[in-house]
Amino acid sequence: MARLGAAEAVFNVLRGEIESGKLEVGAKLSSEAALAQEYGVSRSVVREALRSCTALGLTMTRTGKGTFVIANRVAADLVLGQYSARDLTEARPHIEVPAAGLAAQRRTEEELESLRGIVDAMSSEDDPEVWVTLDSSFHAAIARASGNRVFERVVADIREALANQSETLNMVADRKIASDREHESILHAIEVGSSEDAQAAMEAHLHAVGVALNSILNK
Amino acid sequence: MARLGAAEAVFNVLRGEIESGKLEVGAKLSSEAALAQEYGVSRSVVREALRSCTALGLTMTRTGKGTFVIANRVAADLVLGQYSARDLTEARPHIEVPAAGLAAQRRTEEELESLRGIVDAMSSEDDPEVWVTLDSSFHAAIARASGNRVFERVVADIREALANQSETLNMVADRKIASDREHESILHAIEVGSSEDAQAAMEAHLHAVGVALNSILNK
DNA sequence: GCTGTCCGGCTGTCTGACAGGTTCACACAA
DNA sequence: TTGTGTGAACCTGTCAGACAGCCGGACAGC
Repeated sequence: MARLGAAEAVFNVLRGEIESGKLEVGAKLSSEAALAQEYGVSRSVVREALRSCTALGLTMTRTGKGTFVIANRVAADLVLGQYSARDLTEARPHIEVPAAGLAAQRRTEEELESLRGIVDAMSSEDDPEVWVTLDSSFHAAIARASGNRVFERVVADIREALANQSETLNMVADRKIASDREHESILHAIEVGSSEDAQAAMEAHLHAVGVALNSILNK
Repeated sequence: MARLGAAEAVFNVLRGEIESGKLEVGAKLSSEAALAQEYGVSRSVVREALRSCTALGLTMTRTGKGTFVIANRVAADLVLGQYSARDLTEARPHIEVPAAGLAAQRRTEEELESLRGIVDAMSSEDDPEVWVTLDSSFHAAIARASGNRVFERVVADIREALANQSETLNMVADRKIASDREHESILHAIEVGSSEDAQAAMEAHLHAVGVALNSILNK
């Protein structure tokens, strides 16, 4: 292991506090001068550490105001870049369908409760923006329940990229009723541990969503 | 667009030169003092810009020696982190099999030639290390030929993560003959445009590789 | 209540300095 | 001739201090 420079060390501490959630998204960090004093280093070192955090998309610095946490993990966009809606909708089923199948086999009771909570919250949610966030959480929770970290990560990245496309929001209002029902089927299959049903339900759901999205994109 | 600070501007220039290939991997950057003079800024600014590059995994700085380019794109590890061999081998088929199917439908003549070149080079290659690199290129080329950038990206990331696992190299010597034959089948299916055959051949190949890997891991 | 001004805090950048790592040439000894 | 070691030159890592410009709030005047 390379001997850590001071700047590297401060960066690691800050990154740890951000990724662990000790520093929440939106939180304002102490001023550079205060951090310098706190860690017993010069302001240059603190600035370089903050520059690293900013490069990773974890923080944002605004002149005269301070540095703020804007994400608690390294942004997928950094690596994934921009994908077309066509590529994303084409790829999604191949990841999320098997993930749903594995989730049906491997989900724990806690994960099941979490999924149930999300589905219930969605059905009684009217604000489209909140609903979209919950929808993201639902798919992410299934990927997590698959027990495969690759699926978990790729699903998160794909959904993040999709969320950045403005068309998504326009679609959800129309699809809400149907989606609620489809989510319920997926959850039920995972609950009873039927891998085949979970895959079929997820496939049907993604297919329906893909059709709806395409009809908007081709308009 | 936020007005660019000087450090941000220098960082953008450096990142551009690295990602465009103008600065090749392995190249040594000018010293901080030289860069400062070149861009008309202070050394602090240059150091912050370099710190950003380093945070993204593009460069590495060694005390007393200088700063070197170590990658021409943002490293996947940055986001993907560490995955277990089990997770990787479980996820691979779900990505690479459909990618092979799409490649059979969409590949261009150039992509086909490229694939043929890689397969030929592999069959007459004895050095395991070189062979592994070519193997990576083969799978990456198929993902590229799928015409779906999500598959292309995810395959690259998965293979990069796999390449970091030392077991991989131990396996290839034994699998070389069989793999050569399997690669040939995949290529043939893509050549004649049979999506089903390409998927089946890729599935058989990954299954065989997965079995071989597991037998090593469980030893 | 509204407005304009001022002040304190913060970031952005610059300068100059010194410690410590790295390399290489050159003089000196075996 | 060969080997050694020693110092100079160059590099990064860090520090302290300084100043300009941005920002938000306090405050006086209208």
